[in-house]
Amino acid sequence: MYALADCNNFFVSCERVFNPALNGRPVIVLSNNDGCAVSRSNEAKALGIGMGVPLFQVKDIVRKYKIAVLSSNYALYGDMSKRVHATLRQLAPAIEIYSIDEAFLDLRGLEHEDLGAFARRASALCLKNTGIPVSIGVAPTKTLAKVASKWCKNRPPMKGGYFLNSQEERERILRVTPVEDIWGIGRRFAKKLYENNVTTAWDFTQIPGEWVQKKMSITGWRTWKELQGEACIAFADHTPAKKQICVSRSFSKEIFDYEKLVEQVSLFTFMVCEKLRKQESVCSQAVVFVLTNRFKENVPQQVESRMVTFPVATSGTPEINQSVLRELSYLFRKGYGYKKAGVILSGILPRQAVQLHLYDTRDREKQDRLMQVMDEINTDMGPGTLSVATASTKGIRMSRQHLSPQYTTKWEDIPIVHCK
DNA sequence: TCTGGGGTCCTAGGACCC
DNA sequence: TCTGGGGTCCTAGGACCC
Repeated sequence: MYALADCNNFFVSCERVFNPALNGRPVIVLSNNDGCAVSRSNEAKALGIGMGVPLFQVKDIVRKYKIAVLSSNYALYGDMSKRVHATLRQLAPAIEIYSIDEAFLDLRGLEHEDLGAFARRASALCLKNTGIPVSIGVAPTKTLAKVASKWCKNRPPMKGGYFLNSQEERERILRVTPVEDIWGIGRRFAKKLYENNVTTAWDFTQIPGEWVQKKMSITGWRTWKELQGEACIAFADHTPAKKQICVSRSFSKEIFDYEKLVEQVSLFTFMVCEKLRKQESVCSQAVVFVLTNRFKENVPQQVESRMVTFPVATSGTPEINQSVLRELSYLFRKGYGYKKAGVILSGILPRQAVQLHLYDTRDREKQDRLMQVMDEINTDMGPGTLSVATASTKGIRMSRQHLSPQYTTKWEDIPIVHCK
């Protein structure tokens, strides 16, 4: 049996923990640059604020209903996420962190317990320990656990936990679950399924497996089998190393100036190399890409990337930075307004697996020592204390006009509580 | 005016090898 | 007219996730 724990309206819930005045009110949390609504309280959902809707398109509703609007505060959400995961970890033999607001639990060994009660107890404990409401579904497969978690999400009498235990329950719930709500079925396949008169999860389980395999590939077929109760998606006990690492951002305003663009892209490179070293890896390829503002018609558009390959896999910021900036110089065009840029590292290998190169002239040992010292200083004295000279020292050009304090991670932001 | 960021997996097709 | 067989690796594009 598997459990899926899913935090309700996670970003909004994090904000509410530290600002209880937000309870009972419609609240939304925005994406970077205060662009789109990416987390919504139930009240905001009820007012028709869709997932991912640009703020400017709903500003009338926001004003009319006095919706509380917040910029995203990832330092806060990341820290709260860790706390929820720490609570869950105590409850089961193994945990798989699936995303910032979701985790699977392997319930092996707990078969003889009342798993419905277990789920409700786990949910209550998360709420008590962290202040975050969590919906926990238990079922024989991951996909069904997802269904079960969604099932108890907006049904308060279920107390945040549900065990999808019998064939009858499975059929009853799948019959009222729209096919597009299934984990693994996105917009495209949902459309295709509707065209074939498949509208519910139950309908989907009733179509021939060969059809699914042919039209939706092996991944769709797994989902199909998982809904029948046959587990096909393995439990991932430990987080595997990333095969690709990316840092990219949209800018609050288009950048026309080459030097300004270099500062930003260089900062992205610095950040992405830090991530790479953190997972103790090296990379053999770097891609830099730039995008103009696709929403502005009548201005010249450019969506382009360039790749560089390293003969010896590396994680050295200066080395990667140098190559990335050289490629950027080939991409840059005067008169173009760049709205977004990013750096992707791929060809990722464990640090120990580096193949040396016969004609390598770089002192790799020295470079590694330098990076180690730089990382240590930045850990001790704060991010960005040491960087590369080409990188912006003023951070990323983003706007976050509704930012809440970093209640849990930044000393100056921790509110002072006056006791009577 | 304003439109997010970071990932994974699968498949088909091309380049190349002997 | 007829035009080998078997394989690997890489990439782009399409699908999905939160």
